[in-house]
Amino acid sequence: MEHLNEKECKSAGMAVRDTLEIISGKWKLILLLTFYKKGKRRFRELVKELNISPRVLSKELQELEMNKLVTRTVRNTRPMTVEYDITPYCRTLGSVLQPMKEWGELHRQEIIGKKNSE
Amino acid sequence: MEHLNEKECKSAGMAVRDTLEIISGKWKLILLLTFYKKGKRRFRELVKELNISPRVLSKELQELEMNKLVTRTVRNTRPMTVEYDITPYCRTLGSVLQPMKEWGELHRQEIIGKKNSE
DNA sequence: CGGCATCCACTTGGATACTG
DNA sequence: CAGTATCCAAGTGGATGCCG
Repeated sequence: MEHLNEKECKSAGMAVRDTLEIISGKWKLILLLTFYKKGKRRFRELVKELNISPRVLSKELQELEMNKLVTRTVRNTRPMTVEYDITPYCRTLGSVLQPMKEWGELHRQEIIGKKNSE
Repeated sequence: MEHLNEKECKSAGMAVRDTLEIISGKWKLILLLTFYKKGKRRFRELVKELNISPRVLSKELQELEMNKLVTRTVRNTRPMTVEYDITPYCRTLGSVLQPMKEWGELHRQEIIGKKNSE
């Protein structure tokens, strides 16, 4: 996780990397977007909807929960059910995701659009 | 690289992930920050300063170059030398890195600072 | 149903020798 | 010196069985 071998990590680098690692990985973004668009979801629903293995889903949700981006709520139903949802705090990630979305779109133009305009 | 199995990747997700993958990995950020703070660097300098293996450095620089974030300049010196540096375009990444830095710092407070304020 | 344990495949990054 | 090829270690994600 924190394998920085130079003093690059000092001020700016560390904070940027913290943010980076929180949303990195194959499923973090997909999960947050799913909650954002469809609301609360149960464990099994996520497994089926996203076609993610339970082992991985469990780990991803735990990490998101540790970072206070999602909540885990146990329902006292006949079989047991657990609901996951994003927190209000998770919305603050918008200040990061929005610029990333915009830059990504511009970059696609920069790379693909101007491919042969040397 | 692009293993999105749901329609989550549609609009927003794709662009965000594009940006994410460009700056992900162990060395991308360190390299860009090194150029930013110390200016142009030769291949061997980077290997020694960062303690990165040549194989990995070569791959990382190629990827950054493909995304037009760094330039590669061959010098016609006695032994051969190659200089790498960031492009002006790379500076536009600031609109992404700055919010990431700020959110990362706030998040550190949110997680560590308020650890026992439930 | 939630989710952990086990086993496995693929990817990422490192060490090092070697070539132009 | 720059960069590649080879080999290898560790991490990440997937499949599946099992248990409470």
